Amino acid sequence: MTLRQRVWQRRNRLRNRFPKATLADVAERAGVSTSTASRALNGYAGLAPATREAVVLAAATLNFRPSALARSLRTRQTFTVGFVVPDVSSPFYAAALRGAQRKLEQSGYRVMLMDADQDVDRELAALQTLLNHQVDGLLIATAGMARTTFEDTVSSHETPTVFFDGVIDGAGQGAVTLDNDRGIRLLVDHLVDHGHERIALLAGSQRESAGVERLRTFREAVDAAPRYVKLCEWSIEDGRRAGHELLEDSPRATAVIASSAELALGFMAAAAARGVRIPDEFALVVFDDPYFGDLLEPSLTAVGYDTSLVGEQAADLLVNAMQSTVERRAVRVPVTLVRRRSCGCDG
Amino acid sequence: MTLRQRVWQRRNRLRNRFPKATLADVAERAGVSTSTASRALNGYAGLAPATREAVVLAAATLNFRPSALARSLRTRQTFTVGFVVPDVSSPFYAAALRGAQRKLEQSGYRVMLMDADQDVDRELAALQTLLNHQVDGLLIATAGMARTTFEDTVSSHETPTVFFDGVIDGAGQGAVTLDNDRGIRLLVDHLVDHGHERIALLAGSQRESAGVERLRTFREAVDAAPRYVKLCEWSIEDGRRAGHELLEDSPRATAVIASSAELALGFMAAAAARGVRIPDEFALVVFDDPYFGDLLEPSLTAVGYDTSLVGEQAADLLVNAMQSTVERRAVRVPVTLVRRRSCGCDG
DNA sequence: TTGTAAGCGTTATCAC
DNA sequence: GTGATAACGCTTACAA
Repeated sequence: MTLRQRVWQRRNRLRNRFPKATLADVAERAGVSTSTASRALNGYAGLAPATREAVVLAAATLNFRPSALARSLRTRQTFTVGFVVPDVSSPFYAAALRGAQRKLEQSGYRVMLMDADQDVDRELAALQTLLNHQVDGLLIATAGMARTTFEDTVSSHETPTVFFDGVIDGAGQGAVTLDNDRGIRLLVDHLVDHGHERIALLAGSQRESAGVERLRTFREAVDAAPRYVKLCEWSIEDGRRAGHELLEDSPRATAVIASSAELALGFMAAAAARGVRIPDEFALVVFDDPYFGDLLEPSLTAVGYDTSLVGEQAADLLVNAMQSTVERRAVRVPVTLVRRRSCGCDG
Repeated sequence: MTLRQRVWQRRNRLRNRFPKATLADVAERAGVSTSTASRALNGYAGLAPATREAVVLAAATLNFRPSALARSLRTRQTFTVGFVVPDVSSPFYAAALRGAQRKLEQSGYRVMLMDADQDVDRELAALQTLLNHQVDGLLIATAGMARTTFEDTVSSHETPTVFFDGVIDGAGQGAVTLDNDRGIRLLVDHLVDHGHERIALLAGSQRESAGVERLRTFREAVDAAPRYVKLCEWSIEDGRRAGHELLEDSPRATAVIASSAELALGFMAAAAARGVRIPDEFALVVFDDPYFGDLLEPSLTAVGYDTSLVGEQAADLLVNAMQSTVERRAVRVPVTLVRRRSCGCDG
């Protein structure tokens, strides 16, 4: 006997023991038709008050729970939104998820979560699954999907989509990103104010739009030697490796901008291993202010922002897009500089 | 015109422009009945190879995507699991979610996520929603739901449920928790080895089983003055507040166990504000080893564990419970002591 | 090996 | 105001 059959049998056994009330049961008990029962429960206007009460009462006594499945099949609306990220366990995406979930819940939507594990193929598979589930909308932080891939998969379904953090230029009904340009400029300017001339960058993944934008702005703002720009992914380990390279260099840079908190942590580990003191011998600033940023030694000078706001804004755009046809909109979440000690400030 | 009607109209417009292939379309194109088409696509055995090929081909050319909704309605299986936590953005739950998601995906299940925001009422609402969606199973970390509440809501549905971290004694088909008892004993013993006699505890929420267990074991292992035991929630702010109280006390304790990383961070902030040096003037150890634990000043002596393992194990138990009737099982995830400097070790 | 037909639990349409 | 009835898109007895 196959798994499916086993499960099926089990369901039926349970069903017999705990019969679940259906709309028909409610209608029967209230002495009306299922259509009337449906209308009563959905707050339809033109209905005799007495009828409505009878139905509501029947529903309550039978502990009636409408089947979201059946309703969705009929109405073509699932009130479910697909959420796709490269890694839910990363603080950034976790916070964005939280923000989005809260907003969506307020508008009556549920979240179906897919973790793509930094893999574009799995991202694609995730989208397929979500579309098969007829989600009403999509919230995506892509790890680098090609525009054509996205359009072939999703656009033909015309499922409203909003990107955040990892975006595809011009795709979808909206995009929410951090103000990467301003953030990098704040950091560069601050280091320059401290008198630094040889500034390096731990750039972060160049397959993600956030990494690309930060690098681009850095190049615009700083005339750095190519070897001061370290292309890498986002992990602590990447930061450590790049940090060692940077610290071995000669003439070496005097300051570095880390494109993420993890990269900064890795850099700090490398510096500690080599006995290089921060900020005395080497200054460090970060794009991203982790919540323990002022408890590190030294405390981190960083560009901070409201992470859950990213999710909230994305959710807002999506809700609009799902409820009516709207113009594509791009939103930037503001960032601010938080001065602490790793840059050389007194703290 | 109501929102629902607007959405409905929009759907219909889209539907006309981008007709989606249904099983009937596939069947027609392949020149067979829908039943045969269904069987072909589901890998049913007794079928002429030629027929199968024709159907598969038709499905491919029409870019057929089966409707998960319709299938679920018919089979009473959604292959969806509900995941309920007090706060997804917390590193612990985010990691657990990641682990669970990965395992569930391997078994073909999707995750529907609900964040209860530390609120038992919202937890309950979340469960209702998930049950309305006919989820096949439930993974819950409760912030303190009463057993009767849970049973009234879920048990009658007989939806397999596995608890993790925040559990309800004896409820559900399984429970996965950290080895809180062993963790606290490791920390206590280590402090005692350092010669401490007045040991305090930042206990964590007593509405969650993790907090309760840690406090209970602490009481068994340490004969502490009542004022050395600080009942609080889990936030950094709680840790700071309790930290100040502890440091004002006289005679004051010489060491403290923080029940979570956040509480430890709060304590460190309080100590820093008062100029109390750790570990020289006051030792600190933590239940929970944050990933930046060795980059703090001082680095944290902590009880560590594999967080995503919690989610994975819970998912494993749940998958078993969904596929056959099984005994209730309780699993403990092992913990280990990580010696660093906040306790007074040399590091 | 394949087709017919019933039905999963709702809601939209069209009568009355 | 309310009720019949036909979908929504699929799976599965049962029949052929």
